[in-house]
Amino acid sequence: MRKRDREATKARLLEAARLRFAREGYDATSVRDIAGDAGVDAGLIFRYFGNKKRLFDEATADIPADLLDGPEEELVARMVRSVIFADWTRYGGEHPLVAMLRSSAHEDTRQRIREEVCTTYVSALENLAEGDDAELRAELLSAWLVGIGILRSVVATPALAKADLDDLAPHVAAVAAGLLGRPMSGTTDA
Amino acid sequence: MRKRDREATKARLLEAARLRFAREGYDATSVRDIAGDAGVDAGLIFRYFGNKKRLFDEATADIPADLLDGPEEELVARMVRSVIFADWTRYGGEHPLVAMLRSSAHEDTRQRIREEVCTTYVSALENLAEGDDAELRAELLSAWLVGIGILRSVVATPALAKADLDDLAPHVAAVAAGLLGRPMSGTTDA
Amino acid sequence: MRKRDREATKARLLEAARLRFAREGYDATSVRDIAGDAGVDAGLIFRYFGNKKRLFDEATADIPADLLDGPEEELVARMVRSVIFADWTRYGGEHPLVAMLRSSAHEDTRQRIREEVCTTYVSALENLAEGDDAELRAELLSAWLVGIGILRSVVATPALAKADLDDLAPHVAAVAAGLLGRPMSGTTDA
Amino acid sequence: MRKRDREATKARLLEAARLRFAREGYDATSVRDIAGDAGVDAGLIFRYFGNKKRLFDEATADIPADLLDGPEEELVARMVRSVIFADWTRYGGEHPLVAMLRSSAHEDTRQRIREEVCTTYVSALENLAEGDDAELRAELLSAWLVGIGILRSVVATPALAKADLDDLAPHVAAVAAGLLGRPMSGTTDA
DNA sequence: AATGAATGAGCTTTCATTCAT
DNA sequence: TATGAATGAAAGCTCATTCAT
Repeated sequence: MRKRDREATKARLLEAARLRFAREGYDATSVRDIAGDAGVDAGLIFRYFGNKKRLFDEATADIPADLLDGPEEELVARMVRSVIFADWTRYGGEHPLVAMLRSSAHEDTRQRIREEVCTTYVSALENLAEGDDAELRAELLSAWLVGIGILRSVVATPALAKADLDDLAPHVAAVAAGLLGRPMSGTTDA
Repeated sequence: MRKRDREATKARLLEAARLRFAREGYDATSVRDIAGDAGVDAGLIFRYFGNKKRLFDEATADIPADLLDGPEEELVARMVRSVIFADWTRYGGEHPLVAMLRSSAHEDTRQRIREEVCTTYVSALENLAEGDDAELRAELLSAWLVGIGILRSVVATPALAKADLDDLAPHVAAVAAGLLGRPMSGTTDA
Repeated sequence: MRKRDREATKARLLEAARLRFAREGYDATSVRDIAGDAGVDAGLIFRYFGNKKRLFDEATADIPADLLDGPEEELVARMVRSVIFADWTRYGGEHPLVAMLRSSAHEDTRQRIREEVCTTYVSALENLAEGDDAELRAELLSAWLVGIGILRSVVATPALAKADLDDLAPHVAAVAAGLLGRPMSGTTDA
Repeated sequence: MRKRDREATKARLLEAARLRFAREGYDATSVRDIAGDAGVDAGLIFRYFGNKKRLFDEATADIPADLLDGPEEELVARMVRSVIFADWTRYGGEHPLVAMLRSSAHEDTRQRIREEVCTTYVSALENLAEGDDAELRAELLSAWLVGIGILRSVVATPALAKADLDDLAPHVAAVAAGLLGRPMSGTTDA
C-alpha cells in the first residue's frame, strides 16, 4: 500500500507507463507490468485512466516543442539535439517519437505520430525551405531526423551510438543546407 | 509427393507469416492468423518451425542484396529505389527492414536489424565515403534511407507518400554528395 | 445535525438501492452505481450496512401490507391492483416481489420471497377459501398474481402490458371465484 | 484432459451450462464454473461457442413444443404438466422458461422469453378462447402457468411444491374454463 | 505424419471491500 | 466520522503451445 496520494500515484503510473511503452511497445507491455513498476495495484490504472489505451495516450502526450526558440539557422541542429541528445530519460532514453514508433502496429498511434511529425517538424522546416517542393524537402529532412533516432537507439549502429553533437555538426550543416537550399549551422548555442 | 506437400506448406506458411508480421508486427499477429491465411492448421507451425519466434526469424531472413550490382555513383539511388519503390509485395508493400522495425520490441529482432543494416547498407556506403569518420557518414546516410522508408509507409506523411523516384532524384544526389563527399547520381539506369 | 445527515444519507442509499436492485437485479447492480445515484461515496455503504447483501435485504424489506383493509370479496381485486397498478415508483415501477425475483439466484433471496408470499398473500387468501386444500388454492391464486406481474413487467406480453384494471376485472372475478369457491368482485372501491 | 471428442465435449458444456444458468442465472454463473462442471478447460467455451452469451443462447434454445399434439380440451392440462411435471432435469428440474427468468436482467433474454411465451403458449391458447379479448385471456392463463412454475420451483411454497398433477386437476379445469369461456379437462391421457 | 482437441498462462477489466488519513 | 485511495479476487476472453488420435 502506497502513499495514498492520488496525484503522486497517477504521476508514478504515467512515469512507469512511459518507460515501458517506450522500451517495449504497446502490445508487449501489460498493465500489470506498469502497475508493478509503479508499486501499486493494476486496478488503479482503470480507475484513473479508464483503460490501457487512454493511459498510453496520456503517457505519450507531452512531446515538448520549444524547438522554435532560437535562431533560424540553428533549427536543424536543435532538432538533432532534441532527437538524440536531449534527456529523454522518461521515455527510456529515446525521443518520444521513436518510442511511439514501437507501438505503430495500431493505426491510432500512427496517426498521432503523423500529426506530431507534421506539426512539429515538417511545418517548421517547411518555412525555411526555399523554392518549390518545400514540403517534400521538409519531410526528407524530418525523415533523416527520425532515421537517426532509430538507428541510434533502436538499432544501435556502432558509430551513431557513440557519436556526440560535435561529431554530427558538419554533417548536419551539409545535409540541411543541401535539402533546404540555404546555409544552416550544425551547432547550437545552448 | 509427401515431401512436396510439406515443402509447399512450409512455403505458404512463410509467405503468410511475412505479410502478417510486416503489416501488423510480431505481437499483433497470432499463429492462427498465419495458419488461417495459409489454409492449414496452426499445429503445423510448431511442427515445422518449433515456435512463433523461429517462424518470424525464418520469415524475415531473406532480405535480398543485389544492391552492389551497378555503377558506384548510383548506389544511393539504387538503395532509395530498393527501400521505397521495389516491389516488396511479400512484405506488405514495405521494405523488409521497415517491416521488421514494427517488431522491434524484442532485442533479438533489434540485433537482426542491426546486422542487416550494417552488413548491407553501412558497409557498402562506407566504401564510397572519402575521409575519416566514413562509418559515421555511412550510418547517417543509412539513417536517412530508414527514415524515408518509415515516414513513407508507417507514418505516411503527405508529400513523401505520393512522391516518385524522379521527385526524389535531385535531393538524393544532394544529400548523398554532402555526406559522402563525392558526386552521386540521383537516378538509376534500371 | 450529525445524526440527521447520517439518517438522510442512509435513506438516500436505500432509495437508490431499491431502484437499482429492482430494475437490474442484484448481480447487475454495483455498489458504486448505488452510491453514485445517492451522490455519496461507496465506502458509506459498508460503513452503514456492512456489505452489499445487507443493503439489499434492508432495501427490499419494506413491502407494505395494507391489503387486508377493505371488504373481503374485493381482496383479490386489491391484490391485482397492488401487484400491477400500485405506484411502485420506488421499485422501478414493479411490485417489490417481482423486482426481487430478478435477484432470485441466491437462496437467501428465495427464502425471503417465500416468506413474503406466504405471509402476505397465501395466508390472507387461505382464509377466504372454502373446503379443503385451501392452502393449495391460495397458492394457485398467488401464483396467478405473481405470473401476471411478471408477464406484465418483466416479459411485457402485449395485451397484459397495456391492460388496465377494468379490462382485468371480469377475469379476476372469474378466476378468483373458480379457485376460492365463492363469488368475488373484480373491482375495488378505492 | 478429456476424451478429445469435439461433439461430446460441446454436449457436456451445453449440459453443464443449462444446469448452471438455470439454477443460478446468467450473471452468477462463470464460464469457469461451467467448464469445471464439464471437466474441461474454459478456453473451449470460447473456441466452440464464441462467447458466454452465445453459449447461454445455445444452451437455452431447445424448448420443445409438442404441446399441440393431443385433444384441444386437454391443452391447458398438458401445459401444466409440461411446466411443472415434465422431466426438466437438464434445466435443474425447472421449466426452461422459469429457468431463463433467472437471467431476466438482460433485455435480450427478456425478449427471448417474450417470444417463447407468445409463440408457444399465448398463441395456442388464443385459438381456444371464445369471444373478444382472447389475447388478454390467453396471456392471463399463460401468466398463471408461469406463476405456478415460479412459485413451485423458485419460491417453493409448501402446498405447490408437493402437489401432483391430480391435486391440480380440478383447479386447472376451473380456471381454464373460467378464462377461456369453455369447458376444459384438468387431466391428460398420456 | 497430420489433425485439431485440449490446455494453461496471461491479458484487460470490474467490483466488493478495506483502511489510511 | 467521512472520504476516497488502494487492494485483490475474480471475471470474460485470447493465445501460444502440447499431445492424443
